[in-house]
Amino acid sequence: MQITRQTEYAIHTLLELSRVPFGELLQTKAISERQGIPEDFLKKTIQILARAGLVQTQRGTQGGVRLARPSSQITLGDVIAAIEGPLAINVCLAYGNQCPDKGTCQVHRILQGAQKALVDELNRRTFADIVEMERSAEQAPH
Amino acid sequence: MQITRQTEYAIHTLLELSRVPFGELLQTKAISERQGIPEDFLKKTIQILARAGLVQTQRGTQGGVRLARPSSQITLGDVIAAIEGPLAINVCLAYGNQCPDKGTCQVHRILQGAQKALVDELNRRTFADIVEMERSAEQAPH
DNA sequence: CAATAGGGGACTAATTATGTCCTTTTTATC
DNA sequence: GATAAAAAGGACATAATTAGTCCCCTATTG
Repeated sequence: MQITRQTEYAIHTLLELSRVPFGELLQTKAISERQGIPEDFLKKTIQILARAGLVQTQRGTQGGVRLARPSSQITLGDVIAAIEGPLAINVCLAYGNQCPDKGTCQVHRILQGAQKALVDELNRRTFADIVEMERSAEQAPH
Repeated sequence: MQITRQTEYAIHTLLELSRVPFGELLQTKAISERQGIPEDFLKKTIQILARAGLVQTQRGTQGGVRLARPSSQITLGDVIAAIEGPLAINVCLAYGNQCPDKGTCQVHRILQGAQKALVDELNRRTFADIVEMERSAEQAPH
């Protein structure tokens, strides 16, 4: 697993969508301008998010993108998994992989444990939490 | 951070070295044959491990590679860091990176927490532990 | 000094990541 | 219905990274 730039774009997009009232549409172009993301590239990224069921898109005039479910039900782990596929910190842990000594390989077990620790952390907080944390941080004295 | 094939090679190499008595030399060629690793590529990998201070090499006839310190003082995290540089699951957490809103970015904080969970797990067990676990697993009834 | 084993530079190939361009489809509105 | 807006999506292009290969150099031992 690695968090690529595309994943970062996706996270920023989800954050933008989480900041507006649930159900409200934002346009790809607006997001790309605000976040400094190449528009065409962002479009593809959003398509992936849509296929993964994280956002819904609407074509045509006044169209745009919105969250498919409340931000309180979307985590960083969801977004990363959507863009990069099931989390796997190395080949040996990738979904479907049949490592010959999978059963006995102790390295495999440790990597699996480490991966689980990572994924658990990534799934602990939702985007609603993040937006809430941002608000508290803003209001707090410097 | 991602665990590349080269890192896997490095882990297997450290494992081989951990299985022989401390101080004993193994030859790159022998390791490459046993593990099915291209020899020239393994040579480079071992050079990196040597520069990182994890192994010591000796040139010339009867030369080879050995651990620079006991396997009880080397962890998976050490090897991964040696090959891939300081662990950073994304650009924003990379060493030296100056993300503009590093201080306030909540995503940054969550990723940092997740990364710490991962690194902690990777550093929890040493290669001596792994070899020990392998031995118990072998002896255990099937 | 000959054979052995690691050191290391240069290069190639394959894969992945990041973008760009252009055309099509859907939809609201005039 | 025509028009314009906005997402869908295919085809490319470019760059970076990863993996691997080749060839010669240097150190060590006997």
